[in-house]
Amino acid sequence: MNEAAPRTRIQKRNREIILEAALEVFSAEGFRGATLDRIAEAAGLSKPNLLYYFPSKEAIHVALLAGLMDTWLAPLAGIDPDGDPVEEILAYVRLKLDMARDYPRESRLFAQEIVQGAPRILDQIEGPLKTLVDEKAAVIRAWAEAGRIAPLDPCHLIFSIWATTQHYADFDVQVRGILRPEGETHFDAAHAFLEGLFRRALTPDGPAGAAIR
Amino acid sequence: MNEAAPRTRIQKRNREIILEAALEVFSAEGFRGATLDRIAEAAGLSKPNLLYYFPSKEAIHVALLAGLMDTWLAPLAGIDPDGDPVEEILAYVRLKLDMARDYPRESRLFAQEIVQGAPRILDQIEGPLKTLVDEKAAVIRAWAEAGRIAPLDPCHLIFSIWATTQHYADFDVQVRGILRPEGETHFDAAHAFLEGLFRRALTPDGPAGAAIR
DNA sequence: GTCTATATAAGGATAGAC
DNA sequence: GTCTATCCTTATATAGAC
Repeated sequence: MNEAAPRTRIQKRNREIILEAALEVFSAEGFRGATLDRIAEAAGLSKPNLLYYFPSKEAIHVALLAGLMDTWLAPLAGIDPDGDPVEEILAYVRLKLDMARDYPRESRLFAQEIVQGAPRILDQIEGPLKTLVDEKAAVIRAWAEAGRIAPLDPCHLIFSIWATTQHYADFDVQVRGILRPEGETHFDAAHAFLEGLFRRALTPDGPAGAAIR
Repeated sequence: MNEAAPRTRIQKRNREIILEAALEVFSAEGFRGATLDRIAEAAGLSKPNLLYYFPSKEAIHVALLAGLMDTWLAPLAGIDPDGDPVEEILAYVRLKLDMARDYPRESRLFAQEIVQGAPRILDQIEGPLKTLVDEKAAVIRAWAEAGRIAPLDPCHLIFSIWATTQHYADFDVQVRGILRPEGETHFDAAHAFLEGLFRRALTPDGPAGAAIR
């Protein structure tokens, strides 16, 4: 059985079921905390059956991370060099916060992998991710040099967007614990806050350079 | 042996050695990924000797988190209601980023605990932490209502400060992977970037309310 | 393809000598 | 207080029937 190219329909389907279950368990418990028992239970399959589709627990984890990487980076890749600079970046912030709200498990999965030193995706970070960030950082830097946004370090801007948006997924319990008894509306407040934060940061100063302070 | 009140000097010392080793291992591997073997090795003690000082692996983890909590929250507690609003908050940002640089293991320890749902410190979050945040949020809200800082949601401001500063500790490998081949200087750049980001966010608009946009 | 049963190893915790 | 030896549970992975 070629792991990368499942042949039958049922193989494809079962691999997807397993990866969905694995996402649920790995994101909640971390790699070591997750057990094949719990993944099998979540998938509705037997443990040996899991290992019929994937050679090992680690292989499931790697397949999961690899399969999600492109989706996870799509919003950044979507920044359009020909768009309006401020609106492009603010749209990116919005999209990332939407992803934190709609796909918190994916966020936590990556977060735990990276906090632990990214043992299984370090090459992805230093390869494709770095390439993409370099590319978009160049776009943002050009915007800054043209005076179309405030002069900001592009990489640290990207980091700050990742940090502030993913925070709502990764530290969800803490956010809820502090905001309680607010309901689910805190994502609306977060949207408004981050829009204000980054719009102020990005908007170039007025002609006199005295607009702020 | 009362765990909370070690009697002899050697007990105190060994408990500290164990907690230091535990911080090293738990922060790198997470609670489940860490093993008593590795903690014992890092502490230079035998595994049963660890369990002479602490009743269980979990007890070590709990003692570690509890012992670090106050230190971890000290910078927020230090925000002075009588100080200059913008400078107080910027000083807090600076202090938090210094802590991310100087105490990354503590940051990663808390990060992993919270990402996994804070099973062992949920009461700390909903109790003392929430109380402290509520208190400081009230201070910040008063500043905003007095027009001494821009009108921002205090809780989301605090979240954004936590997120952006702790990011440099928690996602250190990713930051380094992307910034490579920059050396250790990226914390200076981060300081400058975050000072700019939050100063712009906090500074109240001019009299006409037209300073920005 | 899927299961039951099981091999094998790792890891938390204890017994008991010193 | 500290160690060696060991117990026992949990967990990954495999064997082999169906």
